Amino acid sequence: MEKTGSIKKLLGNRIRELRRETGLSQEDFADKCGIDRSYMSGIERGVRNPTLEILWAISGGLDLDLSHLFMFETNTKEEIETTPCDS
Amino acid sequence: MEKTGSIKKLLGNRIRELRRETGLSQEDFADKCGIDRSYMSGIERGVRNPTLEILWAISGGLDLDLSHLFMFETNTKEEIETTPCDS
DNA sequence: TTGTGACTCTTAGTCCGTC
DNA sequence: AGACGGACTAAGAGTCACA
Repeated sequence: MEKTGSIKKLLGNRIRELRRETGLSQEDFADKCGIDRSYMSGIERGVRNPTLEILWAISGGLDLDLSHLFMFETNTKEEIETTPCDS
Repeated sequence: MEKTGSIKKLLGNRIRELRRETGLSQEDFADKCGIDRSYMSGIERGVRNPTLEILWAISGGLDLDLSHLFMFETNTKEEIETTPCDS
């Protein structure tokens, strides 16, 4: 529980996870998003509080819709692509 | 097109739309989210660039998951509650 | 009931490093 | 390859009076 205790950590972990799926290093990924590497490090560690435009840049770097960044509960990629609706 | 031209306006419009569905005034809604009315006004108009924690507070005020704030293409509420999966 | 400009204070965000 | 710090500039947080 206490997942609402740190939305920053929650998002940071999700971003890190998604970045690793791309195979990029933190630095290369930050560069692709157009933001500073040390700042990206802080975001992934959950110590930064990024703005909407930064989040937008990150979602762009991941080639994902912004809403997908915030799907913490699921495995994201799998859930998006399989859409398990048949029960 | 050019929807990526202003993510702030896009989100602001979505928040305003979602707030109006709740029947709350800007002031009452801002109060529920724990932020200032004039600040909320700026967000809805797309002139502010809110941080993750502000967005988190807004999603809480709407009783929605953060990811739902960013579902711009759909009618949101309807899509969420009916989950049209059978086809 | 909301938009808006102006304002102070804090922090987002960059750039330089070291470990 | 990534954590982490210092110093810095730009911009957001938060509030007010007034349209």
